[in-house]
Amino acid sequence: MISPTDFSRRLIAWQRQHGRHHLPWQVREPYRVWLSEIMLQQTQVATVLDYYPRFIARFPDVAALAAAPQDDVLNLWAGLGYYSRARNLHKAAKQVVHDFGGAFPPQRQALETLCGVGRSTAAAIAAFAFHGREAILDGNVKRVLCRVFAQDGNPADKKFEQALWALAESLLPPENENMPAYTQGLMDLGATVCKRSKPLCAQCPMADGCLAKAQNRIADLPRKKEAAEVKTLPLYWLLLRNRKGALLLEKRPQKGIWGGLYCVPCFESLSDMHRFAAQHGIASDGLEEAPALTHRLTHRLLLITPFAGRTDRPSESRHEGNGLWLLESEWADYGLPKPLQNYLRRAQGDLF
DNA sequence: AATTCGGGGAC
DNA sequence: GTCCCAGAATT
Repeated sequence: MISPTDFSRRLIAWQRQHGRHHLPWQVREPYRVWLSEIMLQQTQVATVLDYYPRFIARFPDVAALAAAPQDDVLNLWAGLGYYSRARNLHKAAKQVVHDFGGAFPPQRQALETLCGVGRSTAAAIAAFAFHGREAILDGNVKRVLCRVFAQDGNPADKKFEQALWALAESLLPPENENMPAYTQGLMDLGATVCKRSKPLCAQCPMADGCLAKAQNRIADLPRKKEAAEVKTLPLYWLLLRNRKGALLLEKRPQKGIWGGLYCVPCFESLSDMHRFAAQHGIASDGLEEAPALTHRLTHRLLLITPFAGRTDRPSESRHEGNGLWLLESEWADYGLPKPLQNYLRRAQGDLF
């Protein structure tokens, strides 16, 4: 059994020798730490590496982000998923400017008042940017703790979650200055050694005291979550072109799938779509059905049937109610859902 | 306690 | 195909 002191000492030494040291967000600046932590929620490092530099280039500091239109923020987030993160990020930037005078607070509790910042994210910011003695508990950490200390519980159980938090707290190193290396070490160990499948126990600094390894339960811990039921959701996309060749897009409601992004008019029933088309002077026989596509989310299987049509009505303005007529050259300026990006790219012209 | 949020990496 | 990823907010 590894003692708390032993655990933190081994982890810090291992991180300095074998951990990751060149990720672009490994800096002291709270803004960059915060941005990376939000982007990395439920998202792997390899994916974030594509988005983080563009975001920093466009919004170099929290004031620039707070002053930007939401559409610009969502445009840079498009494709990364979980768009409430981007909407909350924008809100939180305004909170930092207006509630904290433009500077991130160092206390975990104060950080947790920011939209989209929960306990673990707040702790990570406090540890990396301010050397605060706060414990994180993300997917990597849970896996490491469940194995090293043979924690066997239902991941959906509140009490078990609480026990893991208490364990994480008990393992913190005594010195504030070691908090970045310790916190990074937990993440690095989980991501590169104590992996979900085929962990590299031979390279693990905890191997000789790992209870799961001693009990031959590495493959069984942590316990798996029950897979959520995936419901199929039929959707109908209306790809409407005007005489100038512009495509009609709508900003989606803030709540729900792809909230705040721009999408072609999207309906859950065919009759709703035909009613909408009729308002644009298009009869049912004026629409051409395209082959359906599927798009899988964690808890939904979207079954999307696109319909294409043209309107001859003169649109005096680019704006039309909730809609926006955009030429192909302008699409890149708006955040579109990934499946729509893919569809428009593949369709290239032969659709119309 | 259960559900709602995306998209992709690794296998 | 499966499982899960530097989770948080809502119901």
